Formats: sequence, structure tokens, C-alpha cells
Amino acid sequence: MVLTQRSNGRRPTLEDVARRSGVSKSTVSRVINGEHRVSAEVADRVRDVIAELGYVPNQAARQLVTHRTGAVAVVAPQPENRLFLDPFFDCLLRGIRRELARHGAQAVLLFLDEPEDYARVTDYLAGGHVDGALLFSLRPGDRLHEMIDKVGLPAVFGGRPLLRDGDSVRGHAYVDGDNRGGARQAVRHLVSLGRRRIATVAGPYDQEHSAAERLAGYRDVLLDASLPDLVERADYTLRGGAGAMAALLDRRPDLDAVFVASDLMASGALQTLRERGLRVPQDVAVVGFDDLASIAEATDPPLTTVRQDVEEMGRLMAGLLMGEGPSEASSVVIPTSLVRRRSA
Amino acid sequence: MVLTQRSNGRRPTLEDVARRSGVSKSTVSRVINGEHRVSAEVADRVRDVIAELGYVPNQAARQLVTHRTGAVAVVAPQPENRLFLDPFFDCLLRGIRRELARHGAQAVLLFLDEPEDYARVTDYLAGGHVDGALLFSLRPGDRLHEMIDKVGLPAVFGGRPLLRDGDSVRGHAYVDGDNRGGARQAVRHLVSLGRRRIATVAGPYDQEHSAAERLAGYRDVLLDASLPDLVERADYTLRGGAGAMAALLDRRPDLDAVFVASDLMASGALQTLRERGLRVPQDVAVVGFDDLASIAEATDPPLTTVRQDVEEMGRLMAGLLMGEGPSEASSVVIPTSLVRRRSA
DNA sequence: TTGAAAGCGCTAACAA
DNA sequence: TTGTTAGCGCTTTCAA
Repeated sequence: MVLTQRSNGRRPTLEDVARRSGVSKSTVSRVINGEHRVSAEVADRVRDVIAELGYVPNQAARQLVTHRTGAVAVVAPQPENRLFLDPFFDCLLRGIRRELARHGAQAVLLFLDEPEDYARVTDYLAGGHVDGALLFSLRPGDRLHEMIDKVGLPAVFGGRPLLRDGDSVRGHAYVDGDNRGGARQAVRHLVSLGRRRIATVAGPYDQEHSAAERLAGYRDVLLDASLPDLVERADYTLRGGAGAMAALLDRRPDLDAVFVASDLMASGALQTLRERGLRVPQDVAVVGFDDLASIAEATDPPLTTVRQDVEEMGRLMAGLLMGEGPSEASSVVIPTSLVRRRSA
Repeated sequence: MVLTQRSNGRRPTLEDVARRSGVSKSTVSRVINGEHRVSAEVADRVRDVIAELGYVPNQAARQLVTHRTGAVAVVAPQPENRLFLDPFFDCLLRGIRRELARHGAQAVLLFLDEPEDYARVTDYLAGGHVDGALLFSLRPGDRLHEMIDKVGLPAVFGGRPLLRDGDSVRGHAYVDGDNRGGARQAVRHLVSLGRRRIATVAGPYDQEHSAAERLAGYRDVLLDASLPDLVERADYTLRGGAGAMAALLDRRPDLDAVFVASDLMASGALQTLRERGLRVPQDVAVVGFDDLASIAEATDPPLTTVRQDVEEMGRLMAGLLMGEGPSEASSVVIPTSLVRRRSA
């Protein structure tokens, strides 16, 4: 069995290095950990031996005493249909990896896909394999949240956790975009363009805090402007966006604008509009949300959308976890801005 | 600093459980590891105490003595532009995760993105955080290969490693599709359709074994049929496929078929053909490679392509690592089949 | 600046 | 069936 084969016997230990360099284990340990009260000659000699022997510290032994692993888990839900094809997550993860790298920590990505994964991931996190965890998209009833609490593992959430009991923070740090404010910017822009029959394709607002907030922002502005709302719910996929757009047009063929709660869905909506022979922005103005370059710049016409600095969100999550945040359980909401392209 | 906070003091240890249940540590250990020579009453009592105390075994301590972690690293290169939007990798990873899960092992994904990542990932792998590694897309000169050897970490490669010295196996197990055979199937199909001016969009054949093999398979058939070849090289991206198709048409406007070495590139090629006003398959027949449903079924017309069971490849990689393979360093090449759709 | 010794939390002989 | 004992390989006081 491949897994049990080790190429050449036993790996060298600290003790081997110590013996071979004629010093004590403590001294070798000091050299490895870069302590300065070691004479230069000794340090050099030890380093030579380390290289010669190909010594690599055993992390398990080190962990056992230091209680640190140098690794941070990034727990990604439902990769099945969304995650891996989702540029949003791609950006977020890049920010996370870069910031963790700055701190010398290794990001390890774990997937939560099938129901059985849950127990294994929980065990992994609880087992002390990592120093902390970065988590996403928690939904009402998600047990991961309690688990993190129980294990006492430091954690930062991406997106404000939406919990069953309405208590959505409970001591956990999170990083989120200003979803409600961003939605307001988008819809205000449509109003300022003179549009009056403004629909929205909302995300799964009963499931995700962000979707609920974007819908609320949309309603805020329409209420202010005494305009009627027209809402269709979709699932944050391209196909979902296309379907929702079709449903909106069936309900209200004369709508003149639509705020779509994600760029991916917006690109689906644009497809539907094109199929129905409607011109964008002349007949229907479209504003998206996210400003994912790979989508927003590639659509025809390019998408006007609400920008969130997703990579920065990732960096902030990692930074908060690594202790750069103002205080322990603090959270961050980052502002949004409207990026005008051609669709509105 | 968030990372150092632990919710409620010291976590309970095996010893705590032992004391509280009035048995020895060994007995508790036996209960935890499911050994059967423990009386039912004692086992129950111990389990109660474990639950009561919320005890979770310290993996570092366990690892130190067992030399096993229960985790396997999946090392993914260059997520930057390709990986995360690549359905191929998505399928592969799913197969890997499922098979590892069957063995109770946790898949942890590590990224190799920026040059600095290399050292950190190497340290991580060498540090004993995982029991084995699954690696991809190794290229000539890739140092990861030597590193794996040096650390003596069991590893299985996805795609046959192409090494500098031409020795492409060197004791490492790998799983690969039958690239050459698949390419032959594709091109033979085009020949059987009566096509005689058959071009190919090849992958980076100086960089990747698979690309070289697919090109070789294409040439095999043309040589047999005494037909001239026409090759354009691209980089496995959609845009690259589109550009290469354009170049082919510029060189040989009357070509009547093209074998494109990946579905993603094929979808780019179809775009170019459409732009040039050429009908598929009437004017130009197109065959792809991979049979990624999300692409091949979505193109217009749907793509005839060479199917590789990518999820199965992932499963095999994991299975080989976990010791289900016939022998230690064995490798597997899985067969391909032609899936006929509308493009040829 | 260096070394000796204790101990991190667990498993695995070996005894009982 | 259960307990005793000896480490696993490292860091870290404490002395020298």
C-alpha cells in the first residue's frame, strides 16, 4: 500500500542533528527557530548538518508543545454546482491566500459537499490541525457555527452569518460588503435615469443575509420614490438569472429597468433580454452586483454594477483572524461603489 | 489577537476523561479507537464522560505516535487564471474527495500560485501534516517532484508527469487518460466522415504530456491515411482556441475539419467559425476532447468530443494513494470513447 | 551562550 | 478485560 511506504527508512530527528553537530537538542532547536543567542559558528555548523541530513522538523511534535500549526482552514460549502465556477469565490480566496501568506500561514481548503463531509470536517477542525478557520455562507440552522464555538477554534466568517434565532453575530467576527447600501446605490441610479418600472432579480433572500439586504436596499429606494416593486427570486446562478428575467417580463412586459442581485445572474438576465429582442439599456436598463471583472466586462453590453472589493474582503478576513483587527470579535463592513458601464 | 483565544481554558485530555471515568488512559484510548476488548459498561461510561467533557482527541499527540494524520493534500497549481474556472478540475476534485471520504480521509487543497507559495507548501507537505499528496500538471523542471521524493511522501500524479530528462515516470504512480488513443478515435471519425483537410488545435505540447500525446494521435491517423497535417498550438484556454482557429483558417481557408485538443478551446474555435460565417458541421466538422458536460452540451452546435471519465480519474488517483491499486508504484491509463453530438 | 530535564497528549507493547 | 510503562520529537524553563 502506497501510503505506508517511506522512501528511506526513518526520517532524521532533532536529536540526530544534535548528535551529528556535537551540540544539544536545545541548541539545534534555537537555531531552527531563529533565536539570536546562539554563536555564529555553532549556528552555521548546525545548519550545515540540517542540510546534509535533509532534516525537516516534525510538525506534530512541535504542535504538541506550541499549540500552533501554521495552517488555517478555509471551509467552502457546496462546491458542487457553484463554488468552483464562481469567480466571486476565486477572488475572495486569492485575497485570503495572500494575506495568510504574509503571515507565513498556509491556507488549506476543505470542502463541505455531501452531508457526510460534515462530520469529517468537524473532526478535522476540532483535531487541532489548524490554528483557525475562515467560513462562508452560513445559513440558518447550519451546525458548523455551533461546532466552531464548541471547539473554541478562532474563526472569521465571510458574509454576515444569518442564524435561526435572528441573532446573527453571537461573538463571531465577520467581514461583509455593504449589501443594503450597494443596492440602494444601484436602484437610485436607475431612478435618476428616469426609469419608473424597476424590477429586481433577488437572491435567495430567505437563505442568505446578503440577498435579504440587497432586496431591502431595493425596496428602500422604491418606497422613497413611491414606485411599485416587482420581485423575482433566483438562486445566484446564470440560469436562475435568465429564468427570473423571463418571469419578470412575463409579469410586466413594459418594465424599463432591472436591478439584478449578482453579476452572474445579470449575465443570464441579459441573455433573456436579448432573446426577447429588448435593447439594453434603451429598452431595459440593467444593474448588477459584485463587479466581477470576468463577467461584468465580458457581457454585451458591459455591465453597470455595484463594486465590492472582494479580494480585499478576503484579505480582511484573514487579517482579522491573524489578529490585525482592531479587537477580538470585531467585524468589518466594507463600502460599495457603483461602476458605470453600458448597461445602465 | 483572535488566533490565541480559546473559548474556555484548557481543553480536556485523555487523562481527564480517564480520571473522571475511573479507568486508565489505555482503556479510554481503546474506547476511542473502537477496540472491542472493552466491556460494554466501561465503554458506555467512558463515552458518557467524553460527551460530558466535550473531549476531542488531540491530533498532534496522536500523529506523533501513529505517524498518520488522516489527511491527504491535493496540490493545485496556478489557480490564478485557470483552475477555479476549469470544470475539468472540478470533476477531478470531486472524484478525489469522494474516494478519500470512503477511506475516511480528509482532502485538503493547497494552492501553488505565486512563487513564494512554493516554499510554504513544501514545508507543509514535508512537515507531516498529511499522509500523502495528489499532484497535477507537473511540467519539465517542476521542483515539486524532487521535493516529494526527498520528503518521502507518498504521492500520485494526475496526468503523466513530463520530466526534463524524458524519464517521465521515475517510480511515481500516475493516472492519466489515453490521450493518444482518444485523439486517434477523434481523427479517425473525421476521416470516416470523408474529411480530407483536417487541422488540429493542439495544446502546449512542449509543456504537457497530454498535449503531446493528443498531437501524436492526430498525426498517427493522418499519416495512415496519407493526409497532410495542419497544426496550430494554443494554451488550453477558450481565447487561445479561438485565436488558433483563426490562424488555421488564415493558413488554409478551405479546411473541412478540425480536431481541437480540449473542449474549452473547441468552444473558442466554434466562436471563430461562426464569426467567419462557416457552418458546423457542414463546412467544418469539429471534434473536441474531454467531454465536459458544462461545455460540450452547451455549445452551438453541441460538441462531438472524446470522453474521459474525469471523476473516475480522480477516484483512481485517491484509490491508488490509499493503497487500493494493484501494487505500490503502479499507474493507470483509462480508456476514452467518442461521444457523438452535432459538431461532427 | 549552552545543556539537562521535564513534559505536551497520545498509543502500544507488555504485564497482570 | 484492564493497567503500567515507555516513548513519539519537539520546546522550554531552569541551571550552569
